[in-house]
This record gives sequence, structure tokens and C-alpha cells, in this order.
Amino acid sequence: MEAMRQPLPRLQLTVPMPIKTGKVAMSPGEDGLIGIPFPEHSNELLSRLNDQRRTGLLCDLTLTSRGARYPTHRSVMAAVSLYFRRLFGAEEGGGEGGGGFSVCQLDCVAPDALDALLDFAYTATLTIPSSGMRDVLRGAQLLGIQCVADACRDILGETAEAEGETAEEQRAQHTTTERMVEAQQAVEKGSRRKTDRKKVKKVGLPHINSSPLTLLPASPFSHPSPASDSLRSLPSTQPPSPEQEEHLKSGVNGDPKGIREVGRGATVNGGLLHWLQDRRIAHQPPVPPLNDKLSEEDDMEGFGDGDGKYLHTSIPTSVAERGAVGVGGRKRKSQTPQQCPVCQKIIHGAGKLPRHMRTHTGEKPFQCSTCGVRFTRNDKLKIHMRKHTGERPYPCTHCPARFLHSYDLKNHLSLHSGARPFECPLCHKAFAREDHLQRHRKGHSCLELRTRRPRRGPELVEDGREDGGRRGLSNPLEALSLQAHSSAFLPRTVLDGGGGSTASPALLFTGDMESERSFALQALAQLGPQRLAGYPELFLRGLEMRGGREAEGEDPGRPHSPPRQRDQWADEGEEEIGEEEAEEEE
DNA sequence: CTGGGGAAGGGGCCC
DNA sequence: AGGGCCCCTTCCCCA
Repeated sequence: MEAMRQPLPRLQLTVPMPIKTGKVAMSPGEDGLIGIPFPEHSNELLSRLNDQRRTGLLCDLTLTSRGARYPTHRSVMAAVSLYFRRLFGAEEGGGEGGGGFSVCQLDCVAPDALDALLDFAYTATLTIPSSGMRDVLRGAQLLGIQCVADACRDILGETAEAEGETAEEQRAQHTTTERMVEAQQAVEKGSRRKTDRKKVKKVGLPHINSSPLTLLPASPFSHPSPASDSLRSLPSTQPPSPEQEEHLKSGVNGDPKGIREVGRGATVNGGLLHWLQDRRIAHQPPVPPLNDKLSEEDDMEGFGDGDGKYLHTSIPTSVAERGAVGVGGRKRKSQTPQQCPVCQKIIHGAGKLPRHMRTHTGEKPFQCSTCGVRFTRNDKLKIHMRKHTGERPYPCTHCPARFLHSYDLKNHLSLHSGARPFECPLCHKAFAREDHLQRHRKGHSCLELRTRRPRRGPELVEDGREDGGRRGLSNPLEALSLQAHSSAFLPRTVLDGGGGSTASPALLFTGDMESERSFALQALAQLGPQRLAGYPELFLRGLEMRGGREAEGEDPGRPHSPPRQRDQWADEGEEEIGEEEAEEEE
């Protein structure tokens, strides 16, 4: 499954890809390597695996439940199920681990539930009648398919537990799975000789909540014997001893390594399966919440809709509700604004956080059926489709021009009217578009004009620039930034005076980036080590992209909130305008 | 450097 | 509350 993992090519966001063919004219990257993404690969791969399962092709594992038989693939099961992953030793980098199993009897999982779980494994879609939800939940718990378990639990409304309890339950789920494997292996050790080449494993699965066993903190995995290959029932589980409970607490809550080890398994498996699973498994909070308002709505929602390949429906809501449970107890998420756990940005509008989260994850679930280009949002896809349909719903009333976007028309109309409402307060050059003025202010063109108009007064420096005595520009970098208008784009924290406004933008930028990166990692850690292990690159990629932009000279540490920037700019503009007016008065 | 087109992301409104 | 739709701003890219 490792080979299945989709690369995260850096060119993905910049190069429109003819998805179907993979043919694309791309310029080589810096090192001459070209990364060509095939976004459909994972889906197609999964679909073909499912076809193989249906036809029994290449199936090397048969699951049975109360007489029903389900041919399947070991690798897929190991990818989707923590139980099988550990049973097969897949977490140790593959090897022959557990290679002997060919039939696995799971009578403790209802046939229908097992069928649904297998469908999920091969389609990333869980289709179950509501009446069978509890069986599926139980099966998912037993097999260590955390995302499904969470989904079922949410749908069943079992979200009343305080967050800590939920996490405890999830941890118990992991440990139960582990215990199953360990017990299985322990039994196998003693009776391996009794089995022949074709073995059937029968597992007496313990109830998930009955007895959380220890998750070994240092080495939570027993690293199952590769030769584990017997056919028998496992002994029923016993309630945890006080030592075990204590061990659980210390090992799970106290020692992140334990969970990190769990996450190690997630890195073994690539592709869609672990993608979804890990996101759910990662839900357990290994560290205290950084923010009470943290919502994990994205946890499912951000990955749950789109092309319908992910779990859907009410999962996100409940997960978000859990995420919104404060330290004081159960509290239903009610406030519309939500804070992004990664960038801390407050997202306004109901249901907008999942949309925002996709900006961090890079997920683009909305794909154009014509050209294959993917989008993070369906409304963007809808607009994109106008390209193919030729629809340009915004015609200019003054000329034959038509536009895809209303705002394009708006910009265009300003050409006809000749209106240039955006004037540079320094050089008084007018622009038809605000962003052009913004670009102008960030550039040097305006500066040149300004330097030709030396100011009077004692606060001028030699080259005519205001030395900013009023602002105390003792720092050359700050003076430089003001010279280039970039003062208007300093981080809000700087301009607000928070944290020392005399520091140079560069230093502040570095700090902001570092703190942001650090926070992203913390948020990831909070969301779960599996998540961290599974796709930190997504988050880091986003940060790198932003850092790259900023490194290219874009507004360092520029707030992402446009209104804030605008406000800042307005403030700065007023300040500078006032400055100019003061000069004029002189 | 500027004008223009388009993409991306956020917010408001409505269902 | 979630999601669709729309508008807006900002940014990138190209000519």
C-alpha cells in the first residue's frame, strides 16, 4: 500500500493537468524533476481493487462471519484496519508478518456489518441501514477502523460524553484492537504446530468498553510474530486491572510516544484508506486542547463531501460538537464563527470552516468532469464549468465583451467609465482597481515619484525621505519598509503595538512564521499523532507555500484577513495622507 | 510598470 | 446548522 500513496507534487496547484492522460507540458522543476499528479489514481486503484474483491481475483484473505465468507485482500485490510495491520505486522515495514493467515473468522462481527465495513474499505463509502448502525459500530471498534466507529457513534448520537471520555473510549478502542492481536499471537505461539498451511483465525472479540487494556507507552506494539498463523478462538478478555488502567492513563495521556507509535502504523499505509482512517483515528487528543473553541468539523467534513467518496452525512456535525465541548462539560457548538485549529483564523458563517480547512489540507474534492481539474469548492467548479459551456453570464452593456465573473464585469465597466477611484495617497496616481493600487504601493514606482518631491522640515533625511522621527525609525529595516510603502502591510500585531513595534518586519515575520509553523504542528499533534504521521506534509506544504510567498517579497506576516488588511491600510493611508496634508499646510 | 484575466479564499444571504 | 450561491478582495500571471 505504500506504493499507493499519492505523491503531493508541488506542481499540483500550479499546473492544470489533463488528468485522464497525464500528458502535460510542464517545465522541469528546479532540480529537473517533474511531478505529475494523477489525482484519480487512488480512486481508480481502489475501484479496481474492489473489482478484484468481487471477482475473487488475487484475494489472499477470506473473512468469515457466521457462515458468510468475504474474500478480500490482506493489504487492503491491513490498510484500513488497525487490527489487521497489527495482525499482519504491517506496521513493521511489511515483511512477511502474519503471512500465514488466509481465513479469518470474525463471528463477533455481524455479517452485514462486516460486509458494510468491507465495502467501506474498498469504496471509502459506508452504506448501512440505520438499524445496523450499532453492529457496524461494534465491528469497526473491534477491527480498529476508527473513522467508521466515530461516524457510527456520531450518527447514533453517542456524543454526549465529555471529550475526555470520548478520547478514552477511542484509546480503549485502540487498545482493544491491540489486545486482540496480542492475544491472538499469544495463543498462536503455543499452538502453532497444530495448524496447517491454511489457517483460520477465530477471534473472540472483546467488547470495546469493557476492558481497556494497556497501550504500552514505550512500545505499544507487540510487533506480532510473523508466524502468527493459527486457527482458534481467543480467550475472552478480562476487565482491566488497576495497574492496567493506570498504565493506560500514563501510557496514553502521559506519554505521547505511545500514540505516536500508533500513528506509525498509519504511515505504513498509503492512499485513500488510511487517509480517511487516520483522520478519524487521530481524533484522540494526545495533548490538552489548545483552544476550547477548537472545532474538528473539518475532520470529516473537509474530506467527507465532494465526490462522495468519503464518509458523509452527520459525521461532521457531531465531530464538531465533540470538538466544541469545552472543559466545563458538554456544550453544543452554537456560535457561528469558528476558529481554524491550524491558522487560528476566525471563520465566519455556518459551515464555512470545512471549506477553509481545505485551504490547509489542499484537498480538492470537486472535479471537473470535462477536464479533470479539481477545486476545493463546488461553486468554483461551477464557475469553471462556464469555460466548457462557453457561458459568460456577465455581458458588458457598452461593448461585446462578456465575462465569467460579475467582478470582472465590474472591473471592465470601470474602463468604460474611465473611473479610477483608487488613488495613491503618496503620488496621487489613480487606478481603476484596488489591487493595482495595492501593487503600486508595494512597489517602488510611487517611491520614485515621492523622492522627487523632497519634503521640507527637520525630519527629512538626505534622500528626501521622511526619516520617521515621529515614528521613531531607529531601525533601518523599518525605515526601508516605510519607504517602500510596506508599512501598510506590516503584521497587525506589529502595527497594533503588540509585542514591540520597533522590531523589524523581517524579524517579526520570521517569528510569525515560526510560531505559525509551531502552532500548526501543535494543532496537528492535538488532532492526533496519526494525523501528524499521515499527512503533515499537507499542512506544512501549506505553510511552506505561504512562507514561499512571503519570502518572495510578499507582505511579510501579512494577515490573511482582508478586512484587517484593508483596515490597516486605511489607517496607514490616513496617517500618510495626514502627513501629506500637514506638509501641504506648511 | 501597468492593464487585464483568472484563481483562491472569505463573508453574507438564503434555503 | 449545513450547504449552495453569490459577491467581494486579494493575489498571481501574462501581455
